[in-house]
Amino acid sequence: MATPRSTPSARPYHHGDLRRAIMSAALETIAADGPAALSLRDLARRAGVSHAAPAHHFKDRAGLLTAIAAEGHELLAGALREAEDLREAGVRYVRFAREHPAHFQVMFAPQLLRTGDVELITAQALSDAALRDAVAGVPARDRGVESRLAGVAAWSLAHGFATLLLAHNLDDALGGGEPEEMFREVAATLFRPGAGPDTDTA
Amino acid sequence: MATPRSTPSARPYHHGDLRRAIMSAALETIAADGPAALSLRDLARRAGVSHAAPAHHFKDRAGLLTAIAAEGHELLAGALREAEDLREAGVRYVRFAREHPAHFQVMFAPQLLRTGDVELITAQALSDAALRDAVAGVPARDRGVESRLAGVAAWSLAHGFATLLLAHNLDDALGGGEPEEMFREVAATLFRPGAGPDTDTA
DNA sequence: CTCCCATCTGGTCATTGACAAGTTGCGCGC
DNA sequence: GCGCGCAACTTGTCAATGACCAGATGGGAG
Repeated sequence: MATPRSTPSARPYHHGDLRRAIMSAALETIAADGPAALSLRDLARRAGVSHAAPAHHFKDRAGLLTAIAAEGHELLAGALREAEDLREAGVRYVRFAREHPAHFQVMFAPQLLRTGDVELITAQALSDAALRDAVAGVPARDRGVESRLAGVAAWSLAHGFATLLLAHNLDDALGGGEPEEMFREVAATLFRPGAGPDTDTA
Repeated sequence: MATPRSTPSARPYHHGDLRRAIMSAALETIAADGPAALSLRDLARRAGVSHAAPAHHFKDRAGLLTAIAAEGHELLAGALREAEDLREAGVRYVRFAREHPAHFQVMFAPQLLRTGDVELITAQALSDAALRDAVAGVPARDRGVESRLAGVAAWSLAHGFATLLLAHNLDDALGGGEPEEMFREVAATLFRPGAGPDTDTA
């Protein structure tokens, strides 16, 4: 923010924080129109630098998206760490998807990323661990319920809800209500003993 | 070279079923490398036609993806209709995602589609109805459980599982087992009265 | 003060999506 | 059985883009 970007004429040779500027612009575009709408040259224009400048910070398109994904995993890990129980972790998962839709989309689009990137893998390990801890926080008196299954169940539910939410597939069901509140209700119907809708198939 | 390709007889001016050929090639590419890797010109080359031929059938890139999404909704609706109960519908949802990964990805990527397209909307209505019917099939003796919530819960769980599966986020948890079987177990732990892992928060 | 090198510039090339205008030949009406 | 309309396909073109390269710039370490 220390750069005189508000005065377009007096642009110094060195941007100051181009990496952050490019990332922020990218997040805006992705949140609005998806990763496919990203143009490195457009980001450069918006940051007021030459068309090749972004490459120095991110190498290429995949590099930029990988950096975003890594940042997303760190943010998600931080959010999950603050949750007190599994249900709250789920709520925070959904909230994360709402507040950081661009990060969220990119994090789970491995086709767009450099999956071997060290920073990405490190960050993924963070959010993975946070997820695992959240599941492990549930009293392990779940006789038949393997922790592995419980983890997949909880993750699937939160991830599916968040994904459908961002794709506007829950707009009807929401009817204007707060998504997090609805997720809380949904989780309550499933994760409460003796209250799940029975499939009747024994 | 006016090679007859491998298809029967020399390649006539009229391809015969170019629309289907383009779609099939597109599905291959998307399944392998995602929608972002799609190139209309490459599809044309693979089909042995000129670079502008696809436009006549699909107008543009969004048109092709919209056609794929519509077909996907029809296929999904068909698959769900054959399910006998909600859990089986979930299994079929997951299986659909596995057998038609390209369709699945595109169906839930509204940013790539012409969301106003009539064929798409019609097909969406089909799969929506199939989903609703599957949920409605559950004995409505779910006092506290609104049908709306139960629907969102079931859809979220299946969709999240399928999405994470395709993004290779469940590879570890699966350990080589069949995804559908694991989903069946996951659903069993949640959708069986008194067996869900308790969050302990009242 | 000087020089190193991260940062940024300008240029280039192949590829792509979209559009425009022309060509081919199937099949329908007569 | 025959011409002709129209859908299917063609070639040509243009602006935009990602990636790469050599060079200019200037902040800061020594």
